[in-house]
Parts: sequence; structure tokens; C-alpha cells
Amino acid sequence: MARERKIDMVILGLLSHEDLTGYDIKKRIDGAISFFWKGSFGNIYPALKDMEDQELITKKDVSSSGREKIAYHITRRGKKVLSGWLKDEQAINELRYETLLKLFFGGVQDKKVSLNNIEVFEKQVRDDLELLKEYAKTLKSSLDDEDHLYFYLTVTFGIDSYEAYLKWCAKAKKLLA
Amino acid sequence: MARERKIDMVILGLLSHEDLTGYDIKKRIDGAISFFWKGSFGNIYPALKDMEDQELITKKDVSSSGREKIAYHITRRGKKVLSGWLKDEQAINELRYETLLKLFFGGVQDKKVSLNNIEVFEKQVRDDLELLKEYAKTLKSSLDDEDHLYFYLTVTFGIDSYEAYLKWCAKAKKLLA
DNA sequence: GTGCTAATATATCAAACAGATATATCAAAC
DNA sequence: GTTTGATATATCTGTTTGATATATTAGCAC
Repeated sequence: MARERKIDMVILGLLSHEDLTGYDIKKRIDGAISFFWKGSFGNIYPALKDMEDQELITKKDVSSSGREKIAYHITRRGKKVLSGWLKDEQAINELRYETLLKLFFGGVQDKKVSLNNIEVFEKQVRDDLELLKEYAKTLKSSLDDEDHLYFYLTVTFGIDSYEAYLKWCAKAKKLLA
Repeated sequence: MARERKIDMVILGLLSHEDLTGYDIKKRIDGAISFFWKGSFGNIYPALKDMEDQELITKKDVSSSGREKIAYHITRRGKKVLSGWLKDEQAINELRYETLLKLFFGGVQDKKVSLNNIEVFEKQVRDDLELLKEYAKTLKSSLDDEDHLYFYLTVTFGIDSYEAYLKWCAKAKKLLA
């Protein structure tokens, strides 16, 4: 019935390290996590409210002067929920690649269109790969820090798959030409 | 503002080959396309209605006896919309991997939990890879058929990335052990 | 031929999510 | 001083998912 709201776990995971505001949470997600998971204000703020009601997190007014600012802190109950989710083997892994969708229907058009679509994709992948490699370089020097290790693992996942994408691009272009 | 509804393009793409009912469309998506794009009755049926209003498709009652059955046919206008989308370089490619999310927050738990999550992922990838390879084998013998060629390209994308996933799994397990 | 099950076929609903927008404050550049 | 960009909260519309509801039909067992 009610599907498990995954953004809750992202928020709990982030709060297990430090207290954060909704805005902070959005920034964290946009940074390291966005490669494999996204978040928006439209689901972060409602989730914070709900989870406070469920006592998974507590709020703390940290406004300075006129600016409203609410930081959230994870509770023992929240930690238990996070831990339960981590231990649950079930995981939904989904790809949603519009480029592949366009390629699948490529027969409708001239081959040039598909070739172009692949080239645009290739460029995007190349740029993202460079960013990921920079991340990896920084992280590799501090793998003894456990949190860095886990971050590093997700980054290498990105690097390895993006490199596979690039090889595929070359093959695909050849097959289409 | 109003984001482009992608399911429309999936439907138009499928209808550009043959007339189909909503149910047929769902089956087609669940089959070859679901690896990189999903669809549900909850968006297929409303999309069919909307697109009929916009005259991108026309409906045809093909009921036999008591069972209601409505097949849809793409119009010239529909073909133009499909073609415009294919030519548009913009494409949103998103990964949404809960396994990576769990791994990212792995530091909260014992390493065993993360190792197990990777192993579960590995098994799933291995199974899916086998399926994709079977697809590829069948398709490879008929690449002169243009539609098969495009299908084959998307399948090899899956194979290449899944093989990269498996290599990463081995490395990741070693790093965690 | 009767009953069971799975597949076919339509459709709607609630919840989750994305992306845009609204509002307002603050810091820093110019 | 004012403009710009970052900070911070929050809501809204539209899209999508997953579950559910309803009913028919085909195949198979008994």
C-alpha cells in the first residue's frame, strides 16, 4: 500500500553524522549523493515534518537574528529505523535513461539522429567521469577513515560504469556508421 | 513548468510500429524496455486519453464479444511529435540505486551488512545479465533488420554496464574485507 | 461440463517525487 | 547604497509508481 518513502532514509543517514537543516540536507544530496539518488525541497521538507511527528528526529530552532533556521537531530528511534533499512536486503535499483529510450526508437529516424544522440550522451558521460575521478583521487588518500571508504566505493561504482558507457559508445557508433 | 511527459513518447514510439491496446503497451514496456524505462497502467491509460484529445493518436474499438478492447493508432501529428522528441538532444539520464544509497551510509553498521548488500546486488546483476545475453544472442543473427539493430544496441548497453558492475562488486568486496 | 486459475483488459486512487515558484534574509561585491 | 547570489523555509502542479478494483476469457483439471 503505502510505499516506503526512501527520502526518509537519505535524511536519517545524513543526520546520523551531524545535525542539519532542510537546506543543508538538500545541499548534501546535490553533492555526493545525486549521482545515484536525488532529492528535492518538495519531498525533503514534508518528510522532515512527518518524521518529527513520528519522533524519528527532533527539531531545534537555531535561528540567528531575523532568519528562521531549523536544525534536525536524529533520535534513538530514528537510528533504529535507519539501521533496520540498512539490514533489509531488499533494494530497488533503477535506471531511467532517456538516451536509451531514444535509441530504442531510433529506427523511426535517420541514423544521423541516433548517432548524434549517442555523441551528446558520450560528452555528458566524459564530463561526469572527470568529476568522479577527482573525487576518487581526494578520497583514496584517506581510506582509513571509514566514512571515506564507503563514499569511495560509491564513487568507484560511478567511474567503472561510466568507463563501460564510453566503451559502449565507441562500439555503438561503429555499428551505426 | 509542465514537464514533458515521457510516457507519451514511449507510447508513440511503440505505436509507430503497430496498433496496440493499453494492455499491449504495458506488456511491451515490461518486456524489452523495462531495463531502462518503466511504465504503469496508472500513467499509460491517462496518457492514451490525453493524447487522443490532442489528436496524436486515434482509437479504434476492437472488442470481440463482451470484452472491451481499444486499440490505438498513431496519427501524422503523433509521428511529428515523436520525431521532434527524437531530434531533441536534451535527454535526462538518471540512476536510482538503493544499493548504492545503503552502501553510502554503510558506516553506520557493521561491515558485514554492507558486504551482504553487495552480494545481494551481485546476484541480481548476474541473473539480469544472463537474460540480456540471451536477448543479444537472438538479436545478433538479424542485425540487418534496422529495428533489431537499435534493440541490440540497448541490450549491449545493459550487458556492458552489468559486466562492469560485477567487476566493481569483486573489488568492493575485497576493499571491505 | 464445471470449476479453478492465469491471462487479458480497462480504469482509478493514494502516495512519492520532481521541478518550479514564492517569500524573505543575509553577505559580499561594486 | 544597491544589486547579486547564497541561504532558508515552504508550497504547488504535474508525473509516476504501485496497489487495487472490476470483469472477461482461455486453458486445464477433474
